[in-house]
Amino acid sequence: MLRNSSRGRGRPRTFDESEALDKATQIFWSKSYDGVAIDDLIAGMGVGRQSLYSVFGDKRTLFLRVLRTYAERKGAVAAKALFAPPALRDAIAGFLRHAVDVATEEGSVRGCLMVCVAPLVDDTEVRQFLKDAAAGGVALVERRFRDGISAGEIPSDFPVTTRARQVIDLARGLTMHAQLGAPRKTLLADAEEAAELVLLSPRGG
Amino acid sequence: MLRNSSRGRGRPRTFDESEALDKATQIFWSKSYDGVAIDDLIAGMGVGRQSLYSVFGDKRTLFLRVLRTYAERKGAVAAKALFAPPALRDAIAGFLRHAVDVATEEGSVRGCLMVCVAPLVDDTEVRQFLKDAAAGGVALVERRFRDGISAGEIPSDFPVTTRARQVIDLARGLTMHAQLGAPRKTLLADAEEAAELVLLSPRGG
DNA sequence: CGAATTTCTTAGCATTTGGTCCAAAAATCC
DNA sequence: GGATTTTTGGACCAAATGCTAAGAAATTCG
Repeated sequence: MLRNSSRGRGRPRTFDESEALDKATQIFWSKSYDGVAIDDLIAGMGVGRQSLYSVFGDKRTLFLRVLRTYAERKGAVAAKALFAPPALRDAIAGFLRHAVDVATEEGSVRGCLMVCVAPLVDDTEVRQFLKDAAAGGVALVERRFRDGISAGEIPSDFPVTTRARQVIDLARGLTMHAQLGAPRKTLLADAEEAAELVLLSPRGG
Repeated sequence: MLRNSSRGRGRPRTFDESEALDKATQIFWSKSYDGVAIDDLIAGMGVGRQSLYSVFGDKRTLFLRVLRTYAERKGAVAAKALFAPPALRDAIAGFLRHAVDVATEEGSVRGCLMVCVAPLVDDTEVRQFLKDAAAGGVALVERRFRDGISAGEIPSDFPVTTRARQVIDLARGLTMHAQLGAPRKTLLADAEEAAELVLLSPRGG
């Protein structure tokens, strides 16, 4: 049943689907769902109106796809930042620095799709996705903390769940500062301080 | 020069200006700037179209006024929560609980105008206002920390500025959790834990 | 080449948008 | 009562919105 493959029968497309998706991400990112008109997408993605609808569905569907792709990609990088360094402290700091990197990427708009844009989309599916994504982030950090306990880097009574949530909260805080224009240098210092904070011993005082 | 006062010459208004403003706050809060149509405001504020424009200016101007009023009011309550309790720990916890209260107010939409709505308004003036407001919040908490040092509740090398910023970040985190639907009870517990975290001694560990 | 298939391009549609205009209504001042 | 002033209510407008329809263009298959 091996058909000759890739190119089907009709007129070939003049755009790359995943490239167009990346462009769409930038557009939503910079103009925030409601602020994006279909014409903005057409102009920015290099896709004709009709093609846009037939390939990506309507605006809402496109946004969901953008969001899912974005989350998957960034999530993978975050996990890497979190689990690659052997030292727990480097891992947490790296994770937070990663948040800063995303939020201050050159050539892109400040902030983050999932923190600064998506929460405002009044849509059940989007909201649920964000909930799940946040929970996933917390779970990831939590697991890293547990590894740290196994390695003897933090005490066994370290409040892993609570602290993991706080790491996510602080990351969001960094992102929002970035959106308001805080310089990258400051943010990176803040990330370091945040890592220090969440690693303090629960008995410290 | 004492004119008879209050009521001027023409036809009396059929609405209360500050009441209408409150209504507008709720509308923007629940539908997020771009999602609000002028007709929504007319219907929700109980003000005719013409009156709306002549009294409050255009949509952007109205939003700015709503934002300023909101910030002033909530800021006053926050300051009270922060400086009324004699114990530093109660003050910080109270401040964070206040954030939860605002974000989970009964009859109102989840979240907070300044955290969940305003950041997405692509407007220089709004952005600047948010920057200033955030800086103001940090300064407030910072001052409270200093009082705590004077009172001997925390060591004199306590990193007041850093920790104050982190308090604000954590408050924002609580607000965003609230927006995503976290139950109030959970949030209040989180607030308590956040207070505990930021009060840990910098040497703890 | 001609039929079939897919994509592209242009035009168009109904609705909604933010905002203005103007005459009628309701009050005060003389 | 009549002039003045302010607010009201509704009609109105140009522009933008999300989306659909229909035919032309470009490719593969026989």
